[in-house]
Amino acid sequence: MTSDLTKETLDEVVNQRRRQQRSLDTRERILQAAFEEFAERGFEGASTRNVAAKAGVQHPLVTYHFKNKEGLWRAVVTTTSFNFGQHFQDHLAGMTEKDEVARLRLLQEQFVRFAAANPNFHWLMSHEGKRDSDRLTWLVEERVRNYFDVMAKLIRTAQKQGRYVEGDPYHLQYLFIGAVTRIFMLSAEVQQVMGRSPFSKKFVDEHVRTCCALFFREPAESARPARVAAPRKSRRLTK
Amino acid sequence: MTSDLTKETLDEVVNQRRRQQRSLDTRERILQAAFEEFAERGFEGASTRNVAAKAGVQHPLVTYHFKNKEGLWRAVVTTTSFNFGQHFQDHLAGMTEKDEVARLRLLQEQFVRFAAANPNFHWLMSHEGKRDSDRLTWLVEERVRNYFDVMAKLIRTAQKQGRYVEGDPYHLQYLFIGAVTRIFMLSAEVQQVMGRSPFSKKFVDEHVRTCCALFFREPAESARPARVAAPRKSRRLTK
DNA sequence: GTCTATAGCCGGATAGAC
DNA sequence: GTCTATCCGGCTATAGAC
Repeated sequence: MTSDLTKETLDEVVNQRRRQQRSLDTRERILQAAFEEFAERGFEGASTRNVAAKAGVQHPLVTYHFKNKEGLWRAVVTTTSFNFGQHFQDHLAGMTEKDEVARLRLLQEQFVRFAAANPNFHWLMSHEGKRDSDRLTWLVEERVRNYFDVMAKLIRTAQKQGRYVEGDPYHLQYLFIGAVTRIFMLSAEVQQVMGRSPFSKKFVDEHVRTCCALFFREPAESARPARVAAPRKSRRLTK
Repeated sequence: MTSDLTKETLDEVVNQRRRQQRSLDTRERILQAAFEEFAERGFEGASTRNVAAKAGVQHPLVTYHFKNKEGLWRAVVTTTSFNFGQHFQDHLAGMTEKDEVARLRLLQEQFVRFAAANPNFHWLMSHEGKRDSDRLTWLVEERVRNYFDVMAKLIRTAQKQGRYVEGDPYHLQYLFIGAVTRIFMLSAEVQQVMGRSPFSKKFVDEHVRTCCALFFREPAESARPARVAAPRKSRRLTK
């Protein structure tokens, strides 16, 4: 009897863990599918039924795991924003000793590389920026403002050293983000117009160089003509 | 009898003209409302019933005038693209004599001013660029490719004179468009982050200067440090 | 946790009266 | 040219069986 009871209890525990594991898998699959759906169609255009279909689950499971469409959207923004931050953590681990202009340069380079790898992230964010909404206010206060403040501070420091273009740092960061991301966000159009994919390694490396060259200025130790293809300190450039 | 007949005929003509006029008005109102709707939500997200409501007409009138949703979309793209081209015609009428770099500069400046005045136009175009579709192919072949070819040719000429940043002209034009338009397309977010409207005259003039300064280079007649706020030839700058 | 069933609304498109 | 009425399908969300 006791052995039976024990066996049953063990089975229960195993089953529960299996169920918990499956629940987590389902949650993750819904989240991934929702990311694509929201990025593609925006909050209002997105369909939770499409999300469920893409994730391969029944559609009531979406509301079970995330309460409603807005809860799902917030969960997507939270996790993808976390990934955005994590990308910089991963690629700037050993950077604490370098000077601030070098930090800024690496941040901007990694921003380009993240944008190339995650065009959907920028679509997700852009859809909300067009008109005012509670979602936008939440997005700005929770995820956007801090990023701009950090970048603006670094830009101001670089400007004081004459190493970055002049202008309002927030304004300039919008220009940078626009210049960097549009070519990845409109990749299908770019493919038709330019006949090449913007996601190839060669193109992304070129894009990093071109975007940084637009905004960074070499230290003005000696007078020289304003050139773009100026010599730059050695960096990891695989091509 | 003949006078009655004549009177009736005249009434008919007058009524017909009135009807034709009303029909044209309705068409225009639908077109304007559809422009906003497609720009805001993209083709799939847009609702022809919303369009009709915004235009203040009954919804079957949309299909009466434009056959279906896609016909409406094409009509919107055609007319707004015409307005885009017209804007340059209007602002470059007396420009046939100037050198090509000056032409390019004015084209880019007017591109900025058009983007500031018509953020919806760029949303309309951007929605289609994300993924392949028949609409995208039509858009590129009918409206986009020619613009890029014209700009690329001017950019190449300017580059040969050392007056424009180095790089693939098509690539650079995507950077320029991205840098210029994003701040207007995300105006609600910009308002929250920067605490100012990107549509004010002061900001737009600043934006023109900053964007052009990023891409144009002064003639390298004398060696001088790479500065952004370089002196420029006098231009119509009202502020 | 998962699923079926369903309520209640909005979508595009069309038929047919006037 | 205009409008009413209607078809059919997709949408979010929920109730309730298992």
